[in-house]
Formats: sequence, C-alpha cells, structure tokens
Amino acid sequence: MKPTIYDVAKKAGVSIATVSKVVNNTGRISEKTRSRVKEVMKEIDYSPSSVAAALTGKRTFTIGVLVPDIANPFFAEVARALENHARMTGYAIILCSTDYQREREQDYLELLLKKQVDGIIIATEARDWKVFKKLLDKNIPLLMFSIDHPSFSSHVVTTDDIRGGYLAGRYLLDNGHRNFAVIVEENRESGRLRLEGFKQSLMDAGIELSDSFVVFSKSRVEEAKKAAKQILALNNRPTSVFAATDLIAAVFMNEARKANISIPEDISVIGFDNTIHAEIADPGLTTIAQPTDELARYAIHQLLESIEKPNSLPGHRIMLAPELIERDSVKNLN
Amino acid sequence: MKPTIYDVAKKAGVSIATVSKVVNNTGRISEKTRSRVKEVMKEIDYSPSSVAAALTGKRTFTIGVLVPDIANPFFAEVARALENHARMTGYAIILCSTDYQREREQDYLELLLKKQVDGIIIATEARDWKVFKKLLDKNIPLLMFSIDHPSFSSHVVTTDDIRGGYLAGRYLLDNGHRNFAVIVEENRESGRLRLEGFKQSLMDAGIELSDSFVVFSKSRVEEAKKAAKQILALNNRPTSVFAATDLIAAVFMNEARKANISIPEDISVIGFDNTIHAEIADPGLTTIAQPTDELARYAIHQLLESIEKPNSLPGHRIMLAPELIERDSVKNLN
DNA sequence: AACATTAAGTTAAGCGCTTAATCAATTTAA
DNA sequence: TTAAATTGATTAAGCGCTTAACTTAATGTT
Repeated sequence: MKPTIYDVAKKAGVSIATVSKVVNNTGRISEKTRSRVKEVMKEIDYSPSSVAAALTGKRTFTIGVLVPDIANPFFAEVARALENHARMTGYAIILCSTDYQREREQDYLELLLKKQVDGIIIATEARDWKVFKKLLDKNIPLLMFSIDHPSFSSHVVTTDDIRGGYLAGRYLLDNGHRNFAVIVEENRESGRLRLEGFKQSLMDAGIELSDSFVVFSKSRVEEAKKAAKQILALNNRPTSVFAATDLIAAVFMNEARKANISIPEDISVIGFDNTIHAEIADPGLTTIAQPTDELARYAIHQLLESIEKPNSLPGHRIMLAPELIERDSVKNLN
Repeated sequence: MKPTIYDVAKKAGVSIATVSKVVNNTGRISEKTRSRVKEVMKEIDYSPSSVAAALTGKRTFTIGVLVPDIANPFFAEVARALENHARMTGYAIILCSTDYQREREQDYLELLLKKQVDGIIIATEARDWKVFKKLLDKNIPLLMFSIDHPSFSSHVVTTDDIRGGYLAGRYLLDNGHRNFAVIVEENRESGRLRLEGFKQSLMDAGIELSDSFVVFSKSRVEEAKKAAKQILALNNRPTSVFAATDLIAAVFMNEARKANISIPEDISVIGFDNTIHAEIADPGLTTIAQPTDELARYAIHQLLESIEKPNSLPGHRIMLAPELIERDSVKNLN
C-alpha cells in the first residue's frame, strides 16, 4: 500500500498534524523535527495524496482546457503553452477536445465539475453558451481563450483579430497590391474579425473588397482545397490572398502550384497563426503570428487570480497584438 | 456552496447511503425512491464530487499521458486518439509534455503520483528509465506507447517499426528503385528499427545500403533542412529517399524544390506517420501510416485492464502493423 | 401460525489530509 | 519571582463519499 501521512507520523514519532505542516511549510516546526520528518518521508518514499488534500476544501490544482481539436496544430501549440505556464505554477491540465460537438462540450464540462477543477479555460467556440453561463453562476473561474462572446462577462484573453486582419491588409497594400481575395474561416467570430480588420485597412486606402472575392472555408484540407480552386478560377484573379489560417494558406499554395501559378510571382499569399505550416511551406509563408505563449501566460495568470480571489473584479478583456512574420510568400509590386 | 450528498439526502428524506446508491446504481433501491432522489438531484443541480469518491479507495478515473511535445503533430494526434478512447470509458487525461527533459519527466511523474492517477501512458522516450522502474515497483499500471525498451516489462503498444521500414523499402524496390538514402530520426529506438526494416528489405533484394547514404536528423525543421541538403549534395544522388517522419520528408521536398530537383520526377520520397504534413505536401506524400487510432484503442484497453485487475499478467507487447499510404511522391521507374 | 427469505433502507466507520483549538514547556518581561 | 508571551507540538473535527454490517418490514414456505 502507498504510504500515508500516518506511516510517516508513526515512524517519525510525531503527530500527523506535524507531518502535514512540514509538507506544506505551514505552522511552527523546529528545525530538528522538520528534518527528521523529511528524512522519514524520503525513507519510505512518501508522496502526499492531493486527492485527500483537495477534499479538505483546498484546491485540486487542476484546470480544464477545452479546445476544439488538439490535433489541429494551432490548438496543439496553445495547449502546449497553457500546459507550460500551468505547470510552472503547480497546476495540471485536463485535456478536453470538444470536436465542435455540443454533446462533447457538455459531457466534458460535467466531468470537469465532478473533478472539481479549480478553473476552466475555454478555447473552443461554444455550441451552447447556456451551459457555460451556468458555470459562471456556479462561481467556477472561467476564462475564454482566443475567443469572445459579446454576452459573456468572464475573463477573456485573445489576439486582437481585427488588428491582425488590418496588419495583413496593410502589408499587402504596402507591397503594392490592389486586388485581393480572402478565405475566411467559417462560423468563427475570430474569422469575422480578421476579415473586418482586413477590410478596414483597404477602406483606409480607399479600396472596397467585393463579396465575390471573399470565400468561406473551414480549416480543413478538403474544404480549403475547394476554396482555393474557387479563387483560382476567378476570371479577374487577384494579386494577393489573405487566408484565415496557415493551413488554408498552405493548401492554397499547393493548389496554385498545381495550376501552374507560381507563388509569390503570380499571386501573393499571407496566412494567420504562424504555426508549423507557415514554417514548412515553400516558399516560407508570410503570416500573422498570434502571440501564443504570451496569451497563455496571461490566461493562466488571470485564471489563477480569479481562483485565488473568488468573485473579485468582473471579466477583464486582455487583447494582445499580433505580429507580422515576414517570409517569402508576398511579392513586392512596387 | 456546491451541494453535497447530504443536501440531496435531506431534501429527499433519505440517508446519504441511499443517495450514493442511486448515483452509482448499486444496491437495492425501489423505483419510487430512486426517482425521488433523481428528481432532487436535478432540482438542486447536484454533481457528485469525484474527489471524495476517489478518496474512498476507488479510482480517480484519471490517467496521465506523457508525450515529448504535444505541439508535434504526430503526438497531437496520438493524444487526441488516447483522449477519445479514454473518454469513452469515463477516464480523463492529464497532459504532460516532457520536452525530452529529464527534469520535466520527473516533475510530472511526481505530480501524477500525488494526483493518484489510475495509470500512466508513456509516449516519450525516457531520459531516465530508473524513474519509471520505480513506478512499476509501486504497482502503478504503466503502458508504453509507440516506444519500447528491452529491459522493461510493462505493457507495450506500438507500431511494428521494423515492418514499417520494410514496407517502405519494399515499395521503393517494387517501383524499380535501386539507389536509396535514408534520413533516420536520431536517438530514437523507433528510428533505429525503421532503418533496420528498411535495410532488411534491401538485403532481401540483394542490395546493401552504404552508411554514407544514411543521415541523422531530429524531427525539427532546421535539422531536417541540414539533413536534406546533405543528401542533395551527394555526388551520386539516390533516386529515392526514406524519411523517418513526415515532417522530415516534407522539409526534404521543399529543399529539393529549391534546388530545382523535382519530386517525384528526379527523386522519390517516402515518409512515416501519415500526419497532416503528408496530406498537405505537394505532391502528396506517400508514407507509412501508423494506426494511431487503433494503437490508442489497444492502449487504453490494455491499461484499463491492468487497472482493473492489478498485478495480473505481466507486460504484453502489442505490435500493430503499419500501412502504406500511396500518394504521389514516388515515381515508378519500371 | 411459525419461521425463513427477501427487499429496501439505515448506521457508522473510514479514506488521507488540513486546520482551528488547545496544551505544555520555555523564554521574556516586569 | 511570577505573570505574560512565545514556541513547538498535539487533539480532534470535518471534507464528501463508499460500503460492510445491520435493521425492519413485507413476502413466501410448509
């Protein structure tokens, strides 16, 4: 059997309270006893049960992370960054891929509730916001990562998508482009915002983006191919394409190549996210980088704060600026 | 405060034992009381604490998954598959990226011990096997996923890497290739085995692979580039390259293109893993697919079995056959 | 009718830990 | 020298749940 606090106490000739105190560095303990106890712990290889500790009303030191799909490189990187920052502060992460399914969303939330996680980070566009509102009512610290919902007053940490779109547009303009197409990620608020920012930049330059140059796609290979073909088939082909995610951009580049359209010679491409796809693409994909690591840092920080001081201030919105990563997929027309 | 079993019991006018029984579907309860209790649970929105349940000696219904880096697409897919199968059986997953660092390995194992996870899946080549052996001594169900270690007698679920390498070689041979180069993943047993299988297939055809055509690399963009260049600089260039991972293969393809070497016209490429990189590459990358989902299914199944019947049979080794996925990166020379 | 079964609950102990309250032994203050 | 304060440790209650053992009432058996 796994040794318990009693085993340590008995062997060290002290009470379990004393052991608890040396484990947690609380209360008054003489140096002598402390070292004695520590010695015994080593000796019998004692490892305190955080399950029992959690029951005593303390934290579980666990947070749930809901992503749509961990197999998507962007979310994998997000999860990785969150995991890192959580670990630094002693927290573990329970991974939940919702697959954009309402059922899984609910199932996982129920699980997290039962497990008494100390907080939940939501990085998936919810299917059913009601369920999440319920969580707020229950006073579970919540944080929205990289997503946003107007009617929701929890903490939010996200990339400034509008600004990201603007950045992309501005960059293409600066490089002399005047004809654009956009592949927007369907059904996602962030996709909408990126488009909005992009349009804004064009407007500032007195250019209007016609609807026929905006096509929708999910961030999946098959759908991205369709979207790419659609754009390549346009009779007055644009000189540049802004893709809502690197994956879509990468697929577009391949389709273009297959159609004997060279990048960036014939058409320039700019992506979003700065995932491994951008790095691996040929030519290297110029893209808008989300500050994943920093987002994660803020997210964990903010969440821990609302764990530590419950019902303190209402939801902050932290919006970090994206950054343009210049590679070789955009041609300078000037 | 979160409602407890007492609140339900009081409101339903029964003892907490009764409530516990309806929650767990154990013991004898009349239909009448059962529905009454269920009603009350709904009413006050009761969700049993699995923390408390775990303390009573039952499971925590949590398993730890150690991967080197969740941001690596292969492991992301592995994690995803494991998560799915775990969830189906009621288990949650704690995500642990070790980053190949001994310190993180130990840190995470300690965490998992404290958290009393019911079992651990190790999908990372360990830095220090001693630590893992210790776990075995403690009777923590352990399972090695996609890795292997001769001196280790836990359960193992892995792809048959030798066979995978053999398949790749066989396929190239069948397509008329006689000159090969291999990019092997450094320091990984699986890499070694893939090479071994590959060599074996050549041997069966009476061909020997000279060492100068074997280069080593990690599965990272920068290193893969170097390896690719090294091969492209060979004076008697091979007609085909077997890359240890899809990422390496994809990078090789890009480097080749940059050097004006067309694929598969001038040189054929075959990868390993069948990750998104293979799908996205242009031309589509022919590769050896690991049966990720099936591996995950077996892994979870096997692990749960040793959780349910502790110290039952010693470590099984389940080795699933990889499969060749034909795309367009290999030219038929016949 | 007398007893054995069975069905439906209840009681109470215990899981491994934290912590407020308490106590005994020293040390300090006056 | 005696009271007050400090230090170092112990006691015991309780966290929310499970479960073996027990009770009570209703049924069944001969």
